[in-house]
Amino acid sequence: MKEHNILNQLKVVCSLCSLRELCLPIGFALEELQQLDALTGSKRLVRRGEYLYRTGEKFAAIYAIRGGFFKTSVLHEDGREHVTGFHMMGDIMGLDAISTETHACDAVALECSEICEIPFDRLSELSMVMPVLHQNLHRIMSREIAFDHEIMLMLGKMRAEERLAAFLLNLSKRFSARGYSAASFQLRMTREEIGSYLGLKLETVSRAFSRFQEEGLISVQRKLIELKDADGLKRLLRV
Amino acid sequence: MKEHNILNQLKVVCSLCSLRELCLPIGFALEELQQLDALTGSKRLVRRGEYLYRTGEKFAAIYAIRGGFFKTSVLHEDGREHVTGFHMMGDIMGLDAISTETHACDAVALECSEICEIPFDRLSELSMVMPVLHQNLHRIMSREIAFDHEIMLMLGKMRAEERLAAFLLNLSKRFSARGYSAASFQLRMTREEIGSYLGLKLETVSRAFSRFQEEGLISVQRKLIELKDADGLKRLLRV
DNA sequence: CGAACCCTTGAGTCGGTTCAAAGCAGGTGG
DNA sequence: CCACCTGCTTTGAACCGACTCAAGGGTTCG
Repeated sequence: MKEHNILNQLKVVCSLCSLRELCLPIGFALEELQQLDALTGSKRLVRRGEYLYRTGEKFAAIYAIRGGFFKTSVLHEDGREHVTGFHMMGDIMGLDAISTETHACDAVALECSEICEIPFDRLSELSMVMPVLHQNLHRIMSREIAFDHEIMLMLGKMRAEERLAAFLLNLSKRFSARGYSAASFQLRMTREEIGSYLGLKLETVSRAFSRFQEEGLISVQRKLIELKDADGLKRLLRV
Repeated sequence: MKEHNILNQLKVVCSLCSLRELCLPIGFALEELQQLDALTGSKRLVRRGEYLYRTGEKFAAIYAIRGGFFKTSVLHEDGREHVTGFHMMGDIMGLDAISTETHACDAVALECSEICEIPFDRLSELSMVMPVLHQNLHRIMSREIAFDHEIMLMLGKMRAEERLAAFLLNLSKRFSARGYSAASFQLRMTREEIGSYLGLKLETVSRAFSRFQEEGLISVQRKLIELKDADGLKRLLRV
């Protein structure tokens, strides 16, 4: 009963959201999930350009993205900004703040987005009595660590075109996992933000896109990307 | 009673080990900790060059370093290796494997080391009944995520000498936090491994060391490093 | 329609890599 | 104990990929 109360307070359920792995008690049927979907809860709208949280703010909740698109970035003391990630529907943000209880990066919406705010103390509390939730929380944090290590490999070892190929393939995979087209999607971020994420300058990103297009690997029209030859892109990674 | 049993099975306690934050139940006195220290437990010796775990192996435990030095690295399909981290006394390794239950990187001892193997299912079990442990586990994973983001900034935005300065300062801080000299320490890794970690070639690392020495910032004698002017190094980071 | 912003493309520059050679410490075996 | 080998490091010179600087074009929005 207590569990159920907390669940109601959280009001975060979504059949296409990584939270279904976070909150889902064993045996919860898909139909029940979808009914819960209908409930509006502690959701929040974040408009394009608005901050979800900023570096230095007190950490109180983690955030699940119901829809939309975010970037997270860290600001160096000298003013340099580095984009640490792009986050879409179903992703969880704010996990890096647990340790210090202070947000260590900025999170900005790149398009009008809807997020679920999940008070961390309540989540913690709930996870103490719900082993599956407990496990999944670990799993999600662990996944982020492993993913970051891949990015480190990319930043440390790959050349510009490889990075961009890896970036496009990753986006494609994530869109596809969410039921969207793997072959055609809209970039939500600017060339500069892509560059910042990949450790490149915006001109280099632009040139690489053009090159890929010349080679028939993709087609680019401003923010619209079509992967014409995903295998060709993958081949770039095995230099 | 049950808690105590599990604690005994874990047999990982060490007054100078991040595990003291992991396992420590509230109210455990330092003396009790130190008594537990004396117990030999599921510890393991890993000799220089030996693997603690390898990519692809089944994940069963996380590892706390009692003493010694490790590197973790990921292997790209084309054979390129990237060092994702250096780990010393008190650090926890293997957290990135929780999500897939398969190790996602190699862990190699760079010197003869002693580690505590902590069966993850038992740890999980224990953390369900010990809120502090639960919290600390989250904290440690979160810290790793936040730290990885800093490295991403380094790899993505900094120039060679900045990276090396940041690297040395980080090592210094960590040694100092463990009671060793902040100003003078022995590198356990080769120039090539440093380079791999920082996204540089070994020659570049070597040249940067020489340059720092010329400028009176450090003194280098093969693997022995002395920080002569830590503030000077820090100044390099605020380009 | 103009302003602001983003993207593309070119030319020149530079930091870091590559290739090559030589020095140095530690370990091994004769 | 010395000679030799091996692995690590240093240093130099040439090269190249990505950056910088600069100009021009496209799109969106007030």
